Amino acid sequence: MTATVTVGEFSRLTHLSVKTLHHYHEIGLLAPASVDPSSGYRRYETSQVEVAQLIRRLRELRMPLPEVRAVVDAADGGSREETLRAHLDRMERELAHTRDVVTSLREMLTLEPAALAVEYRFIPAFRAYGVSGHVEREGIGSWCEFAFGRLGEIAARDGIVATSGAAYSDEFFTDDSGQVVAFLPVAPDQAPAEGVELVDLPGGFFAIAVHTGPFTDFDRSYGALGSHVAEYCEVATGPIRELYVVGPGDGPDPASYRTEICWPIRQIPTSPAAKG
Amino acid sequence: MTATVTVGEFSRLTHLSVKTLHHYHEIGLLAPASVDPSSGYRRYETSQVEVAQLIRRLRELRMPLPEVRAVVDAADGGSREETLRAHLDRMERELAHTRDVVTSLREMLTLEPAALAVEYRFIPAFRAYGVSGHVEREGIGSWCEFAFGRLGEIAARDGIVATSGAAYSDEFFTDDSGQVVAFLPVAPDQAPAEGVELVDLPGGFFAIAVHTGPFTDFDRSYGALGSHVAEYCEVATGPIRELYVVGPGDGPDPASYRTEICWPIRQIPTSPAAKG
DNA sequence: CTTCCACCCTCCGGTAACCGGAGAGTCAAA
DNA sequence: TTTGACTCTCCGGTTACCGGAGGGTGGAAG
Repeated sequence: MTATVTVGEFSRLTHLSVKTLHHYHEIGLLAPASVDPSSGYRRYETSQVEVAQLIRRLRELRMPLPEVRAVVDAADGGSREETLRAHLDRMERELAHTRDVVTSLREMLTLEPAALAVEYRFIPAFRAYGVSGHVEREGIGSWCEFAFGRLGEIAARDGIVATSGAAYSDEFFTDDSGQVVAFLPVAPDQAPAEGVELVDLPGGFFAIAVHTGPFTDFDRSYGALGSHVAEYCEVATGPIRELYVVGPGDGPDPASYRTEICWPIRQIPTSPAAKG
Repeated sequence: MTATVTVGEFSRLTHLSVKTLHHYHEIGLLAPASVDPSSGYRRYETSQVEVAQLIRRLRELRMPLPEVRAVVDAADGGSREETLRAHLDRMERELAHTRDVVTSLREMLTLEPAALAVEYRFIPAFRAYGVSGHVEREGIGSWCEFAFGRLGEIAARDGIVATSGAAYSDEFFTDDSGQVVAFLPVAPDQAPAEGVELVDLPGGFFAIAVHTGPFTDFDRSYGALGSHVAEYCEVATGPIRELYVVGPGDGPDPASYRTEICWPIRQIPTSPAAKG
């Protein structure tokens, strides 16, 4: 029969703190083999050391406990691998993102603020094929691939040539998830098509900034446009639109991308300095 | 004079949620330009959009608020750059670590558990030059560089040739920070030296595992040794020792490193299966 | 056989950076 | 004046634990 040890010993064996072991017991992730009914003392079996080690190592990876549980409970090696790989992917995406933002931040702090050209435009209402959904900000990349993939198919089939775009609700930005509509303009009498919606985009005034280059430093243009709008315009409510003038569909080089960021405003200011 | 806006508008302008703006007000990171004394309504100036944007972008980098505050309050660009760079470094270290552990985890899950050879040994008490300190687990790498750098100097000066090592208190592992002593064995009558202590390491029985290769998958050997000790030995209290048989000082190739991990036990088990 | 001390227990509160909701007050248009 | 959108404060919850208070246990020493 296997030997049993107290929390303290188990802690030394596994390098998990006693508090942590209490916690894992409480949430049912790693329960001691037995608990003395009168004293409440926990007793762990030496065979549990291995599981505890696994948990500790996963936690060192900053893997959330629910996922740790999934790995620990996983019956087959396949689903373990899967959870693990998903976590690794997430971490790597995070690092890539971090690197991008740091780079653009460094520029922002050291360089003079790039003179961002802002123009004002009235965009009339128009009809479009649309793919809409409630999207997490983190997953916007893959969602766009999906949405524009579908729109691209329809466009190719119907021979539509137009600049596609997307409308992002405020919540998408402020709450990190919200309604997004990817759209492809069509004629006002366009017939519905399988697999996409037919949406009507309302007209209105917009302050528009052109972002050149990859999507990684979008934030900078957004920030600058936000500042500009705050300073010179009366803001309107409603989703912000992006128009993908030159995008992934038009060539492989992200440096050549051109995106128009359209911020809804109430009217066109009489002069750029009118409110400054 | 600059225009002022409500929280809601400011939220739309900056893509920070109202809740977040409340929070930043409360902690004094970004206070509104004015607060209506009767209604409590916050009013932000459009010129504050820029700071808010900066904060948002730093937060997107997962930079802790105290550091954000440091960047925002920084008078000169130099100290901004510094904080930024420190953060970037930390993130990259984290990723590298993540990658390492994932790799070794993948092995652990897919491969058969490597047959870890464990031997038992009585190590008599000995005297050593020591560098000790309370060390954070995160900073163990640079601390070791410092400690063994100093020990190396002394060794070179005195012509001492011995396998150096380090003793890690339990708290170092369980609490992520604790006492660590780097040591270099010397003769029992060794005279004290400037810049290092003279320490006496107690003798005792140890279960010893030899870890071959770089330090990145130390965890695996530790886990295996922990499991082994739990299964077959009576554990003793006291710090775990590492002996750097072949280490960074002996050659540039991490793959050739050899480290003995010494786990204190009460006595040598009569047979490996004695307790199994 | 007691006494000691290290160990163990549970419960409560706190951490970071907010989110969600309740309940109530405010503002501007209709 | 009424509606409805907006705002306020306060309270509790989130994750994965840590720290401490107050009090019970267990094995060894005296």
